[in-house]
Amino acid sequence: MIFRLNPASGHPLYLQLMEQVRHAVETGVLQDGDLMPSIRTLAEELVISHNTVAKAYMELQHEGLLELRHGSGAYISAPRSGKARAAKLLKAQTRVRSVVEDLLDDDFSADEIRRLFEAQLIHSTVSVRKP
Amino acid sequence: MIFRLNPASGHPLYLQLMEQVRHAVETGVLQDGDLMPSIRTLAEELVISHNTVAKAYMELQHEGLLELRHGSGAYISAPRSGKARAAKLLKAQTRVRSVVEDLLDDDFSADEIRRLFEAQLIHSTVSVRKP
DNA sequence: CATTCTGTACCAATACTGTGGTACAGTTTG
DNA sequence: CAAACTGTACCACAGTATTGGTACAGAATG
Repeated sequence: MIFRLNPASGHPLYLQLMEQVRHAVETGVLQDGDLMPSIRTLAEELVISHNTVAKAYMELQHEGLLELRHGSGAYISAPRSGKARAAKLLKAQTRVRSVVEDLLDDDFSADEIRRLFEAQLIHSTVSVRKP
Repeated sequence: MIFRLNPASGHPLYLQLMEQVRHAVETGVLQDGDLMPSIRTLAEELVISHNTVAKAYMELQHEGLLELRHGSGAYISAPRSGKARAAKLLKAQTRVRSVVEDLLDDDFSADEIRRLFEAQLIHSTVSVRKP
């Protein structure tokens, strides 16, 4: 697993790490039972404090996505998604890739694209969608 | 203009406000010369400190997006986009809306959708795209 | 059993964010 | 001119994020 953190993004590092682990699990890159790199090892790779990694791991444990075994390691804890879900995900990823690349080709910046999506998400989720 | 801030998002409020002003300008909702609400008025509407709004305004001024006139007000300062750009933008917004709503209908959460896009953006912009 | 790995738990220091308050200075309005 | 608006500039305070350090405790390995 390779994680890419951006210290200049203004986003807390431990949250960035959590997001990427979540996404890796959602996309099946990390699966139930997988052993995560140790806190110190990952901290060294990402050039951040071990405390920052520890915080991310603990938060993920609270979410039920990670199981921390003292002395042993950090293990992914997530039910494997069904075939239907996996198919939906694949379609979603393909579609997202297509849109993002087209927008980049149309000279929209990454930040502009983020804002377009963020604005749409805020607009589409102001109230409950599936009552 | 209506701005929606989310104090629980972990994103600094002044940055959220900046993003929304930027987006409003990019989409033409705010145009060159438009007068923004006064610092104190907007602070009251958003129920945040006037210092937070002032910080956002000053940062936007540094970016050249806003012109602060002492005693007068805060004025949008942005070249109006051409017709071609406006057309691109409209198509982009339509497409983004379509994808987001479909994903929401497919039971992806707003956060999952954010991660899908963020992962794609990170992946598509690791190096220069238009050399 | 001893070493070495693992997670866990502190602490002090620094920086950023946001608040609430006060005050000053420029512009507009009546 | 005077009042009421504007941006600007401080301050002290609390909360959070992150770092670097040290240390302890459980598990795996030889």
